[in-house]
Amino acid sequence: MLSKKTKYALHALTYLGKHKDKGAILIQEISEEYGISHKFLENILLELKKAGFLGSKKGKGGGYYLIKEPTDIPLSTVIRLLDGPIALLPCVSLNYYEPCEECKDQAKCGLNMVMIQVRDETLKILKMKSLEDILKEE
Amino acid sequence: MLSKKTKYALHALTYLGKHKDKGAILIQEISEEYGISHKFLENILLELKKAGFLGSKKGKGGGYYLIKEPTDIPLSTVIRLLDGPIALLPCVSLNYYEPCEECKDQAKCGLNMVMIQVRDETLKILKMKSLEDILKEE
DNA sequence: ATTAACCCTATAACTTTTATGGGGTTTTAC
DNA sequence: GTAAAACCCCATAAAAGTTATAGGGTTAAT
Repeated sequence: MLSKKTKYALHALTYLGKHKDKGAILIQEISEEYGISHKFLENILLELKKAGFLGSKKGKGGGYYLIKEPTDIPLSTVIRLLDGPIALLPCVSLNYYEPCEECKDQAKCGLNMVMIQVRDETLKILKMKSLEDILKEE
Repeated sequence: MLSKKTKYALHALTYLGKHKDKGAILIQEISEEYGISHKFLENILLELKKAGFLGSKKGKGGGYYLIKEPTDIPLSTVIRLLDGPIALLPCVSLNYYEPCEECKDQAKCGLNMVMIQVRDETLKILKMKSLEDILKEE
């Protein structure tokens, strides 16, 4: 399951995508829409900004806005940013690799090999689906 | 990521699958092979037994053994048993459904709809891959 | 009868997730 | 220029979930 952080991030991106024409949007507006704590959401938006998805404007009339095209925001990137690895095991993670402690020889581990295949298939889906797909449905 | 519980379960199933001809196998043998605490593994094997994957024999010379064919043990079932939902959001889980608190109208939630598609694709993979696929690689 | 192993329940230790709080800095509007 | 509005940062507490431990009880084979 996705963490709430990731879920909220996707909600926020969706909201910003839906109101792209309105310019900068207040944290408060988004947090009220989804009932998310203002502060918690703020942290999430900051991460999304650092990652290059969002821009922000300070001062009165400021807020956040989307700076990437929804087609260029795949679910895989958002999930990795907020939740970490997509792979089901540390030993098959592309971005967060760690060997399994219990594994004597990863090269001979059948579980490892099957999970590589699962990872590749899962990634295919999550790279294909983007914010655009969410917006299309709303 | 899978919990260690699920990972250990898959290791144990693999081990039992590899040594099917040897009859009942001791918890201790498996726990030593993978460096898993005896008691922790015991709980996992009990769950696998309750779920109908394993049989057990008590007394001296007892232990656990596979009672289902490896082709009949899909990853999806093992993961669901030990880890719970495969879906990325509670609102799209088939077996552990819960509505999202922040969602005013699930029927109009684009995130929900996209995640249903992701779930279906993911399930397709995890149902297709079984213990047999792990054993084939070892 | 004794030993070896399964079975059950409770709970403690640890980790991660979720959330809160306060204070500071920047920018815009007036 | 100044006040108000909003972003930005850091630290920490509350809650939840995972991982592991402990002890005792039951069953079955030798």
